[in-house]
Formats: sequence, C-alpha cells, structure tokens
Amino acid sequence: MTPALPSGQLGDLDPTSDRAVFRQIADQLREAIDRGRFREGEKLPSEAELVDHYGVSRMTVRNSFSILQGEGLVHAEHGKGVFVRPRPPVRRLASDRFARRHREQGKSAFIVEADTVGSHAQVDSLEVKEEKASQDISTRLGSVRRVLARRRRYLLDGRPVEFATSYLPLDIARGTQIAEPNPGPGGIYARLEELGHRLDHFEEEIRARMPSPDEVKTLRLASGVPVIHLIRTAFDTEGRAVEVCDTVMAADAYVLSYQLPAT
Amino acid sequence: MTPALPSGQLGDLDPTSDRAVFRQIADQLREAIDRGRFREGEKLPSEAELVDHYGVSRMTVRNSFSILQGEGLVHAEHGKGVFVRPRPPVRRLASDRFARRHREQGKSAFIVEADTVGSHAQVDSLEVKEEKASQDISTRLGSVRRVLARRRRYLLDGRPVEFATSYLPLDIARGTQIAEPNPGPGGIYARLEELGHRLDHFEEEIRARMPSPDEVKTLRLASGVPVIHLIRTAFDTEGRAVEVCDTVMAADAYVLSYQLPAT
DNA sequence: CATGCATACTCGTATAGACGAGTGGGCAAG
DNA sequence: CTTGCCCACTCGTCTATACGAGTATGCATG
Repeated sequence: MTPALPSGQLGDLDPTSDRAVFRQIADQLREAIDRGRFREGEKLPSEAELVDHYGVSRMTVRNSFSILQGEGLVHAEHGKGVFVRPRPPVRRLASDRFARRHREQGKSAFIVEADTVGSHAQVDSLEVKEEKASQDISTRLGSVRRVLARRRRYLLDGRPVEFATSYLPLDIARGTQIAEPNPGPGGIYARLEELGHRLDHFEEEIRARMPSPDEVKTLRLASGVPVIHLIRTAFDTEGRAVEVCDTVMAADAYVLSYQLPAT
Repeated sequence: MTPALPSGQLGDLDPTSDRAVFRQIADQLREAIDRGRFREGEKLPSEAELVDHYGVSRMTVRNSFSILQGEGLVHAEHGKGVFVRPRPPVRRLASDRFARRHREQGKSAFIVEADTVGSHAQVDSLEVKEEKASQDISTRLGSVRRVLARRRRYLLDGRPVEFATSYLPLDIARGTQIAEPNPGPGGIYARLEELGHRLDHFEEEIRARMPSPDEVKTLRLASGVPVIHLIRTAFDTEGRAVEVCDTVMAADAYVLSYQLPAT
C-alpha cells in the first residue's frame, strides 16, 4: 500500500468559501510553515502530491507556490522540490561602524567583522575607474562633472550580500591611493583623512524595494527577497561632501542599527 | 480597419533564445516602462492585445505580468487593465525627528509634518491596552512580564503608510496619560519626561522584508511592495529602556535618513 | 433628460494536457 | 567495484479552453 503522503499534514478546501482555491492552499501551507510542521530547509509536498491531496489541477497548486515564493517563504529547486526558505545569518551594521578607532587596523572592516563572527568574507568584482557623474551623484557631491567610481561586491561564506559603489570627486581622488584597487589599511576613509579631509559626519538615506533583474543576478537573490538601498554621503569638517557610497544589500542578510540622540 | 495596437511599441520574440518566452515579454515591457514609453499610471496593452501581438497563449502573457508585479513595477486592476505603478510621494524621516524641540508643539509630530508638505494626515485604529509582553519585547524592556501596548495606524492622504505599536513597562505607564488614547501634546515622549524619565537616546533596528498577508491588508499594499520593519528602543538618562516601538512601514512611502558622527 | 440594462472589454480563476529539463537512484554492463 | 545508462520524480514552460466577475460605454426605455 502507499505510504501516508506528506500532505497528510494539511486540511481540506472549503468549497463554500469565496476565497480562491489557490489562496486557500497557500494559506494552509503558510500556516503549516508558521507552526513549524515544515521546518527551515525542509521539502514541501511535491506539486503532484498536492494535486492528489486537494483534487485540483497542477496550475492551481503552482499558483499557490508562487504566492508563497512572492512572500519569500519558500523557494523552488528544479528537479528537487519546493523548500522552506532558511533564514540566513544576518549581518548587523552598527551606527558606530565608521568610528575612527575602527580604521586603525590593517584589514578591511568587512573582513575583520566577518572573522569575529566566524564567517568567511570575500570581496570581488573590484572595478575602479573614472566616469561621468550621474545627475544624482553630481548633486550630492556638489556639482562635479566626473568622478572616481569604486565598485565592489561583498560575499559572506560565498554568498553575495552587498554591492557597493563609492564616488569621489576627481580633484580629491585622482592620483592617490584611493584610485588604486587596494586603498590600503583603514580603507578610503583613512586615505581621505591623510589627504587632509578630516571626516566630520555621514548622512545615510535608506530605502527598501524589490530588486531589478540585474540586482537579482549579482546578489543571487531568491524571489521574494527585497533589497535595502543605502546611500551614504561623507562630509569633512569643512562641510564638503567628499564621498558618496551607493550600496544595495540583500535585505534578508542585514539588520541596520542606529543610535539617535534625544537632544 | 483596426487601429494600431498600443503593443506596436513592442518588439518581437527571439525564438532561438533560450530565455523563456514569458521572460522575454516581461523584459520588453520592463524596458518600455524604463524608457518611459509607458508612463506612470498609464495602461499597458491588455492581455488579449499581447496575445495577438506575440502570438502566445494568454497564460504566458499573464506569467509575464506576474513577474513585473513581483518587481513592483505594475499593478493589475480587475476589469480595467494593467497599469504602470506610480511612485507615491515618500515621507522622509530625519534622524532628528525625536529632538526635544520638536516636542514643544501641541499637535502630533506626524500631523504637523504632513501639514508642512501639504498632505492630509490621519491616525486611526487606535488601541491602548495592557497585555503580556512577547519574549522579544520583554528582553528589550529588561524582563518585564506585562506591558502597556499602544497600537495605531498612520494614513497619508487616505493611504495607510505605517502601522506602529509602542510598548511601555506598566510601572511607568499605568494610570498616567500614556495609558489614555490621546497622550496629549508632544506625545508619550513628552509625558515620559514629565514623569521624570529624561530621554537620553534611541536605538533603531531596521529590517526589510516582504509583508505578511495581515500587513498587506492593514497597509493595503500592492504586490511587489516590501515593508520596512523598524524597532526603536528609547532609553532614559539612567540607561533604562522605557519604551519599545515596533513599526511596519510601506517601503514605497518612506525614505529613512540618519546622521552619523565620524568620531 | 435620466435611468437602467445590454454588451463588450478587462482581469481572475481553474482545468487538462503536453513536452522539456534537472536530479538522483537503481541496475546492468564492463 | 566502478562506470554509465535508464528511469522515475521533480519543477519549468507553454497551449487551449472555459467561465466568473468588475468596469465602462452606449443605447433603449421610461
């Protein structure tokens, strides 16, 4: 005889309900996941099994799955099945992460931080070049036409989590170590201070949205995972904007943390 | 004869490409939107028109639309069509929004702020009650068992944009104006200071994720719109956590802004 | 002129079937 | 024992069809 189906965990449909069948199925799966009947990384019943269990067509079941995918709850793997999406370890960004004392050490802040939590960090796809400033960047940097752009991608345990571009005015960066692929210990902020631009404060703008297809690719995002878009401007003590850093982060990999004075 | 179809703007499929047909269609529509060939709020070609234009089945076209919906680019309206989703006006939250000087005025900060940008603000579904603290809230408030919870929803020009719950320890809030639906001028932070809890600083934790079905309902979110989840803890000058505010915001309605010292 | 209905067009839901392609296990051949 | 193939199972893509339900428009009726 046939063994009990994994779908035995699930209930029945309510034909009298005006809620669409595929929504009812999605509801039941979601609840089963929330209650822990399917755990992180565990496989859900296959499409065929759910077709049998509910007596609906395959497209209806797929429709249910696509809802849950949009919510970021599950992900499908071709040839294997549909799985409860595990919550990856998150990276916490504290608001003192640019404190001067953190710049004293040799290694990059990203690597050091990853080491302390036992993760393997990597930086790749480094690109450093001069280019025309976009309207937005030009405005933020105070009407510059061309900028030095530093692009890089950060990976944690092999997973891309962040993609960032720093823009600097050419009159500051050209010909300095900032224009080199490796900016040296303490990063470009340390170099900026050596060049006489003592940093005063940063401004960060935060948005969240769904990723573009490009971002899905570079960050290898599962469907249903938004991105956090952070734009940071660094100001020196003379009030000049000396750098703009445009960062796109996989939202499921980050918690940002800020401290605000109550004054 | 038939008039030129709106889909005349679009190209052809590449049958030799290994890219799925519905992705190719989504790509073309996305590009057309990005290039401004379809403007904000404008109607895309109907499913039937695209079926004719590309010579594919209706499900394939719908599949394309569902991709764009997941990206938050378009939204469908039953009986009307599929439209380019307009970017709503955003609310900017500055990091000095809790500065003491902002608490002097009579009206709530949310209303005042909305007035200055010419929007109509509303607060509704107010609920104030004592309840058991969740594990997380209890930890943040320093092991309290029960709390006063203040729930409210914020609307801008009739659109719900934010849903927030404040939690306060009972020994502070019980019997005070904080436990009333209307906490009075300056809000609960003003009341806390009057009660001798001079505020020292705030900590904010920020996450972004896709909304739960509940959140979709309360915030009337279109598909493809993530939420920003903000958890703020207020500390008094004695280092005690005196309030935790858990806020869920429609991500397309907000830009958060923070200022960090470089020290 | 105003009301209300018929109708055409829109997207929403659901079925049934077909083929393709990735994965993994078992079995047969070497 | 190892290699390699076949097969069963999985999700991915696509077609064709049907009916339901919301919207808007125009026309007929009062």
